[in-house]
Amino acid sequence: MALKTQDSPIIPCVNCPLQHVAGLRPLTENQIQFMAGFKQGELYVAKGAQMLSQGVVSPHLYSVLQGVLFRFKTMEDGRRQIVNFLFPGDMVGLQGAMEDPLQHGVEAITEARVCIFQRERFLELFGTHPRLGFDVAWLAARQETSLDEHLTSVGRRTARERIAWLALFLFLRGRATGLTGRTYLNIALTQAQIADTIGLSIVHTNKTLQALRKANIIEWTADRIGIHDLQAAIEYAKYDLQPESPRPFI
Amino acid sequence: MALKTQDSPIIPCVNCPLQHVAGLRPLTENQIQFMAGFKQGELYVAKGAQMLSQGVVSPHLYSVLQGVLFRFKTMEDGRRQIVNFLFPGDMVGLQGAMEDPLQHGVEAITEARVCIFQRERFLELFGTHPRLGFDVAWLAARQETSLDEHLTSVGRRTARERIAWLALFLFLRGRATGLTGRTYLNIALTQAQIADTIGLSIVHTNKTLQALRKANIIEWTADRIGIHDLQAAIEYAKYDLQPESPRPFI
DNA sequence: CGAGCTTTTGACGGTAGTCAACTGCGGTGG
DNA sequence: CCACCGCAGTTGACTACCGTCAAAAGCTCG
Repeated sequence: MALKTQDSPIIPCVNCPLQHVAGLRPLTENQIQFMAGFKQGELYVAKGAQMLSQGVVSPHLYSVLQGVLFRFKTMEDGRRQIVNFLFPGDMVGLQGAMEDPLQHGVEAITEARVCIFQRERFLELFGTHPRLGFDVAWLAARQETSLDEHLTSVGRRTARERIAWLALFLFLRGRATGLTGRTYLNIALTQAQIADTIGLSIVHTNKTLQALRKANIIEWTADRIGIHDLQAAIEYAKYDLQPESPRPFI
Repeated sequence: MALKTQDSPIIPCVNCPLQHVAGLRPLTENQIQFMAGFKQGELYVAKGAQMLSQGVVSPHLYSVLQGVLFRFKTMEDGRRQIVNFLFPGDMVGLQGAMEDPLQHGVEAITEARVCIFQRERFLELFGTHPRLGFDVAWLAARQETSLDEHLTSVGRRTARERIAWLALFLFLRGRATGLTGRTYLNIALTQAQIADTIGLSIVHTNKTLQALRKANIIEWTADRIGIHDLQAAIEYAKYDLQPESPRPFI
């Protein structure tokens, strides 16, 4: 896959690579035309860079064109919780887009590229392209079900289940957006990030990861997630696999 | 407040009581007219009754007219996680409304009353009333930030903080929808429900509740939540208080 | 080659889960 | 009318999972 680098030119919507991702529902000609006018620019985000900060009022709305990012909240005393991961096609800053300050930060796990849209023209989108508006609501609802699962994972799964669950979640989400290969998803999460996602301490995350490795359930190294027996992993994690209709994207 | 009972007639949208709730942004004449046609009926849900079950494909879309409900997920082995609470004006089944089977159940905490809308006419709403479509997206986004907070609570707060946090959350949410009085919110949560919300065992929930009672932080009895010193409780729970613009409702 | 980060390890303590039994309460039926 | 049942709440004992602390090892980068 030819990755765009920091210096590559802005991708016109007409050539949007997301149009050809198997897990995403392509836009119509008409919709692409509109999006081309709606799109204000593009933002390159370096791996590990923070794209948005908690508390700021963002004048923009974004969607992920390339790469993987995560949303996180930090408490005043420094405790951090990663709440969600953003894959290609996901919207960023919808919450903040409704005039209130952003209640979470956004950071890139991989090198990433996001489209920038104008917030003040957002209502217009609903007026002139109801289907796109519907899709926005659809995406928001989908994020919500994703959070539901994350929450039950943190609230009700054991440490091992949680880690296996997270590996599967990322793996499958990557597969739906064309990032996951046959058995591997190339993504570099630190153990601190894993810990902050599933609500464990770093030390215990480390020990649990080792146990999972020994048990041959998942192969999670510094730079990739490997799952050799998908079915076994799903059962181990008690992953709630669901038939997904292809996602829309903006 | 005059509560409607099971036998009271269906409330026409023109007289929608939510129009006068301080925390909600009233609909315009025009919007009410549309909603009146969009509304298909009303559903009375007895206290403790399950309104929707996990796994079903719901042909409808709902919004809460009166009462408080919660959404929950259950794992195959019975572990349960309450993911969200639904107060007047909240939408129910948005996730499921997008064609996929519902991934959570919905149960009423109090006697409740919900409006029933037709799912197949949902897209039409976006076409003819963009502002309402926008509001749907807004509500979904808001639910998401609510889940964000819930997730950081379960993932990163101590048991005491979690319970105090939940009390505050319900208390304030009730206040925004006119349910909370000066110092009390009349709502009957069992300790099992509290436990399933914050990811603790029942026993430990019980002991933590007692500790909080002794410490005089919150007064949480079988049928109501009392908070005497709001500021103190907020600090204790490390509650992330945010100025909220009035919610739209559908 | 050293600074700084991530990962790893071991020891220890505390928070939270499990088990089991008992209390209290409202509802039901004999 | 009251015994009995079932459910919610409570208690204590024991266990184990997980967090904290501290230190070392491995890596990457300047």
